[in-house]
Amino acid sequence: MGRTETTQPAPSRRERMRAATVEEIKQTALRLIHEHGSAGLRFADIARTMGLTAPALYRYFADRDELLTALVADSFDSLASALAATRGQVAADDLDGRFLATCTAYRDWARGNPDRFALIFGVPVPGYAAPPEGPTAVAGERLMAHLRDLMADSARLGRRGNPLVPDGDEAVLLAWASVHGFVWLEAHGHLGSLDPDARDRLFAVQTRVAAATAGLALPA
Amino acid sequence: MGRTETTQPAPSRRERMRAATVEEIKQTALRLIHEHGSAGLRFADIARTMGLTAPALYRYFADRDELLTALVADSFDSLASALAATRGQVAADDLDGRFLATCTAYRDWARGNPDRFALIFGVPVPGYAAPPEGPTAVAGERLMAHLRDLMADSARLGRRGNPLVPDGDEAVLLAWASVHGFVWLEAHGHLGSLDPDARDRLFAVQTRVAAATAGLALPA
DNA sequence: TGTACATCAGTGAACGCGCGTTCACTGATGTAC
DNA sequence: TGTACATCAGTGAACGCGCGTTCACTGATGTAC
Repeated sequence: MGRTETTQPAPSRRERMRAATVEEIKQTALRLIHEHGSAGLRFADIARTMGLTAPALYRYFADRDELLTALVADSFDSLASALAATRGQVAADDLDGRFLATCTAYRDWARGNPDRFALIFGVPVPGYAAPPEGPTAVAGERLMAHLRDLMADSARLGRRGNPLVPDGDEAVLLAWASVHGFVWLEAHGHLGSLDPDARDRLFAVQTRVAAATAGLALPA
Repeated sequence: MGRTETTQPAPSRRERMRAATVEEIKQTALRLIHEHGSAGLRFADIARTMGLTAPALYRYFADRDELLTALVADSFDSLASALAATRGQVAADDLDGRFLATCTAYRDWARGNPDRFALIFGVPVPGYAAPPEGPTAVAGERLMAHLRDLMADSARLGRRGNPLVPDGDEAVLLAWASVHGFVWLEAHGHLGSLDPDARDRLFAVQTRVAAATAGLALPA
């Protein structure tokens, strides 16, 4: 087995071209969402931007909803991957360090992908209902699983919990809400009055307090 | 001075009718925003819902942007009023109590007005730039002033600050971000897995921790 | 109190525009033999 | 290696539709004398 010999055969040239076009459509859609908002996403705009005619897109996505579903699912995956990538960077038993690394990855991803961040956590695009058991739900579950893992590790290592919150899952939820609140406000310009240094410093404080909320450490 | 004898004379019947229509337009717009999102707000929809023809609306708002600006400014005012209303309900020197009351009012307002909440703190509607020194900016400043007041009172009463955050304004910002994060996630259905009782309990914990972040108290 | 005039809310017809979507088609790429 | 056929990406014309916006107008309400 010199090459990767999985069940499906190697993708043909046509399949690769098609995948590349799908990717370009998604990227273009994200750019247009950045400019006009997710509710203002138009098939005709995407085609025009790509130098195609509008009917060509129907070969790739049945309609706008199918494209949006793919974008949301991708965003979940991307965020989950960014968080997972921090796993190996800190010693497994350094829970505080892993929590901090996760929070930082969360923040960095949100700042680097504000539109996808909004796609995940913003107001749902009206008129678009995510399929209940579709890729979006599955990808969302993956993200939550990462956070749960962190708490499971915490319990396994015999760390104390937050006495105010008997349930570990709930404690990490609060910590997540704190960090998320900061990150959301920052990513969408609501902390504009602070200079970057101050934001970094405050984010560090916020994560330390959040860790304390989850029972990982006590504030200094 | 038996009646309110201000500079402007009592509003005429016509002026009152006009004000009522303006109000109905705003309410209708909010309902439609709830259904179709802020980016999907259409003048024609509003008119149709109100039983008017579209051109009639041009007597009240020059265009969609002017209406949106009014809605955002109103939302800021409404939230600021809801917070201000808590001022008299708790003893002035009970800072912890006032902070808690403020947080609760914040949460209640957001749950009661999720669309206006999104209008204020969500992703800005693209293609719509708020006038830099317009009513929106002024109303936003009013909200921030309320939070600053709370901190100023804290300093005046000689309460200790959070040693990790030398600046009181910044400390209250972190507390706000924590509470805001929770409230946002809850208002937009991202805490759907929790039953109402659990959400209430967790919100109480979140506010206590947030108060501690601002240096108002230490977590138990 | 009545009359003549001014103001203003709202109508309905009309316009140009861009959207989503369908359809029959062309031409290039891949496959079977 | 060549040929005949199948697959598929993309085109361009066409359609119906609803939008924003303008315009001249009607009729009701308010004001001056």
